[in-house]
Amino acid sequence: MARREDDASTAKATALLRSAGQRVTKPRVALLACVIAAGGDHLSADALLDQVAGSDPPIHRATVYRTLEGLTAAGVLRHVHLDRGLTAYHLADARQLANHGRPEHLHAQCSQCGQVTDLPAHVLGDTAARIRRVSGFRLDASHVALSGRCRNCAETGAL
Amino acid sequence: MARREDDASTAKATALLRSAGQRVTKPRVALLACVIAAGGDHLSADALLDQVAGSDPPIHRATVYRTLEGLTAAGVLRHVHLDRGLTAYHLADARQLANHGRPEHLHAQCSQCGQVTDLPAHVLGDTAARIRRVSGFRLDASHVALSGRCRNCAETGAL
DNA sequence: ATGTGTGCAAACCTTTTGCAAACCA
DNA sequence: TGGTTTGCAAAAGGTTTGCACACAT
Repeated sequence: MARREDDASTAKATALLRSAGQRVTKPRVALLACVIAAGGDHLSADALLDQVAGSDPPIHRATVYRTLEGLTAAGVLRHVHLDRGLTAYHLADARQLANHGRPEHLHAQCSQCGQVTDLPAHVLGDTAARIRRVSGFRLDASHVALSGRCRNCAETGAL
Repeated sequence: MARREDDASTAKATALLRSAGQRVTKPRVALLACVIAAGGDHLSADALLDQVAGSDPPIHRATVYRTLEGLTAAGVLRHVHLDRGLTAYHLADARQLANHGRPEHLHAQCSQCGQVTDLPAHVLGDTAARIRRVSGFRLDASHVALSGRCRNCAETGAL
């Protein structure tokens, strides 16, 4: 299942870079292809570093961070801040599709197992409006993952 | 306004440590006094490190971290995870009082200026229940600060 | 050709750890 | 006394930066 998917992801990555007016370089294509191949998963810089570890020529750590930052600034990627200061990246488009076209969706990370779950934005109800009314604070709920325990960890029962 | 308040905070800190069955040592008293003197503010380990920098004998970095962790485990302090992996501490009791007796309250951090605002738990409405119904995820909203822009930064307008 | 992207190495920042000495109960 | 705390130093983990070279356009 590897070769064909990788090729397809690579092609998509190249097209995406071009359509975003970004330069097409090996590191960028490789990284973006990984993100695309990951589907809806949230990849940390570290995870991406692992995934492109076999690339030839090798892709340096600094390049990974700079590329992710650049593609985020370009609107190609989005990022979420997770526990412990980690940052996870995903395709800006793909996420919107996965969320039925809504531009925003939330992330919930289990404080026990670290797994990240997507949530539809509507679970917040009128929260943003209430917060704004109470304090003037404009909530950006998708920027930082909500914390809690996933179903599995909660049911397994261990602290 | 320093001396008298410091003395009062030191006395409270000592009492608090005793009533929590914790050992009373200089570093612990000094740190706890800082947290008490801060009132409702959220202090990062780094900020506390600065505040006790003049102590004699000097309090080491590692001691600050271990003390904060220990007092949190003992229920004397609470902590919130902020942006960039920073952790902020506050008195467990004081926060509850500041929140009209509610055991939980939320934190909202401005992604621009970094300021942390407290929010009453009720702004979430039925969010926790909806999230649980949708995904089984048990929300712990007070453990990680919500992200957004504070009124001041939003009105000032700069990105 | 030109300016952007990359590799490398080193620094950064916050937090953690191992160990021996100091200290509170 | 005896077990908890502390200081010190060093490392860990994730991310950022300065600089010269390489590459895409």
